[in-house]
Amino acid sequence: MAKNSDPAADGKGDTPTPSLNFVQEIIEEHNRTGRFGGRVHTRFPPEPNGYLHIGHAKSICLNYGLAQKYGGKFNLRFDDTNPTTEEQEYVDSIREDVRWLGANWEGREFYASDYFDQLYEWAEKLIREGKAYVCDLSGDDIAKYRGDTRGGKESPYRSRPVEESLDLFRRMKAGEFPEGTRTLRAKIDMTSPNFHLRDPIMYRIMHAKHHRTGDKWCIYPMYDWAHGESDSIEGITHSICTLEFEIHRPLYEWYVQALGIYAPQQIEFARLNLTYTVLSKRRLIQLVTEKHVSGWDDPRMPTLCGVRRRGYTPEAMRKFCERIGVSKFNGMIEVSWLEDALREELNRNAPRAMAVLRPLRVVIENYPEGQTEELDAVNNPEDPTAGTRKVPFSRVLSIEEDDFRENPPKDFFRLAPGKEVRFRWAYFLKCVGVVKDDAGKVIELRCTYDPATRGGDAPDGRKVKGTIHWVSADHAIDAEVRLYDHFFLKPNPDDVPEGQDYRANLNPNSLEVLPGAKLEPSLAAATVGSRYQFERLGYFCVDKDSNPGKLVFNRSVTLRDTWAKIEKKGK
RNA sequence: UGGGGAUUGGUGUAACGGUAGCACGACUGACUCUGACUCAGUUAGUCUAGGUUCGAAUCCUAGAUCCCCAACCA
Repeated sequence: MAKNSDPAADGKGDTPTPSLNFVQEIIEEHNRTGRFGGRVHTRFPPEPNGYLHIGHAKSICLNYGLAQKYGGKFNLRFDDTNPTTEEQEYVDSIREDVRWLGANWEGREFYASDYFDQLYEWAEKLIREGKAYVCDLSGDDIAKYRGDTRGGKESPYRSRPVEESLDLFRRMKAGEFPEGTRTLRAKIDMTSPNFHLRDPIMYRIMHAKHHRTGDKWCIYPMYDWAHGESDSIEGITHSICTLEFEIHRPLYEWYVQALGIYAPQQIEFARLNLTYTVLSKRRLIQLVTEKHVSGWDDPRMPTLCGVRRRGYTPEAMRKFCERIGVSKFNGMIEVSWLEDALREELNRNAPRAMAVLRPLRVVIENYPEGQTEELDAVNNPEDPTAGTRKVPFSRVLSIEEDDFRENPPKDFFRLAPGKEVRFRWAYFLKCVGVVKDDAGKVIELRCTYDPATRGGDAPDGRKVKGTIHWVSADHAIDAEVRLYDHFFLKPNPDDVPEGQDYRANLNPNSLEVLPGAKLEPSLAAATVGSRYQFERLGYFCVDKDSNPGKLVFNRSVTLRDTWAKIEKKGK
């Protein structure tokens, strides 16, 4: 019956069974053999010491998606075993980001620190059984004894009597010793080729206040000692993590076996790498502290709060994560995949509007002075239910500087002296003259309009090649528009000359602020976070820096621009 | 150097000894009141060398390349 739990395969139709990724295959194998009694229970286990980024989104979507697909559960667990780096601020932001992405942990929000008491008991048990011991070696000496590829050397404290270790461990807990003076170590194998098995440290002394347990503890478990047991305690079936933890797996398995507790299955997948992007916590923190960005939520940051501010939707993020798939191959995904996912969604859902980023004045010589008319514009051609709106038209308009060329290149469909184009939803206009300033720069276009083309169609059936957007100068509202480009100059930010680092590849033009943009008046009602397609330009969203008097828009992503491509090729 | 992983078009991902497929991109064209969207078509791949087999991306042997580990971080 549960032969194939994929809904698409349930029907009798000839829809081919979509292929499974390697994690799903493992899960279905477990379901066949009954290893977990058909249960699927995943979790997302962040450390609250930084903001979540797109790489985490991949993990969240994977874990939550698996739980959903197989009718299982999904936990949120904070791995808060290091009080010196972790803060409540991060817990809050992580919670918000996971929720935003749409992953629902249904109240199963846990903390490794919830298990500190249990972990402590288990540690004593291992000491009593001769499987752990208190070690007085200094950090340097521990490293020295751990040895090199040929093997390590046993600590002189390894054979200390169980009672002595137990006593010392209790006194460590009681706070009798200064930081760094002693550790609790698992007694495994100092000759193992896997360094993680050479008597790994389980507890270290840290006289630090923990964001949740306060001053209760002055010994804290190492991640390796806490992680597997936390999964075990929560009954996690599939403990999914990134590749670098693969070599830790034997250690988790050793702990779980030594303790005789329930064993989850760890599965490792390749973390996300994106072109033109850095995705390591260390670097993200550096970008913030060195002020290369305005903060964690700078729209150029790959943090979830950053892309959210940029205008990304949870749906687009999920679509992206689904599309990139999951495997053990450590590749690099093109950022354009992310942008495509956003375009795809916003094309369907974002209302259209007209906005002029770099205005050029247009005067219609044969249009009556002082006259205004309201023209109908379609809100979203992809969504008939979105309706229409009115846009004011008058004698003086603004168009995009880029939509006029005094000496147009071949195949330029837009305005040029003597050429006629359609002003979207309005009239056909012909350019009959240009006005220049002293420097010879075109500052105004003189045009005529054809009253018979009202609405944008010519009764005589004549065609125009180009349609351009515009706003009425007197009716337009002011806005600041922020354009973003790749944050780094090279697909791989690490591609730098000897002696430099990824910062050398920071794109100095990744942010361009246009203070004098003009918007159609309907946009005056736009609220922070709302998204629009500015026709022919891209998708934009209202930034939180907006004031009632002045809107600020972020460009989330451009539209595909075939003309830009043609022009670039011509050069 | 010791150990753990990985390698299929430009990118990502299938094919589980039997026709190398799909998606995105790129390129052509059609359509178009957004040079958008949509649609049609084209393009291009099994890391290398041997072997097993009627048949190999898949199995075997050898090699190459890339990533990761050797914190009292996670």
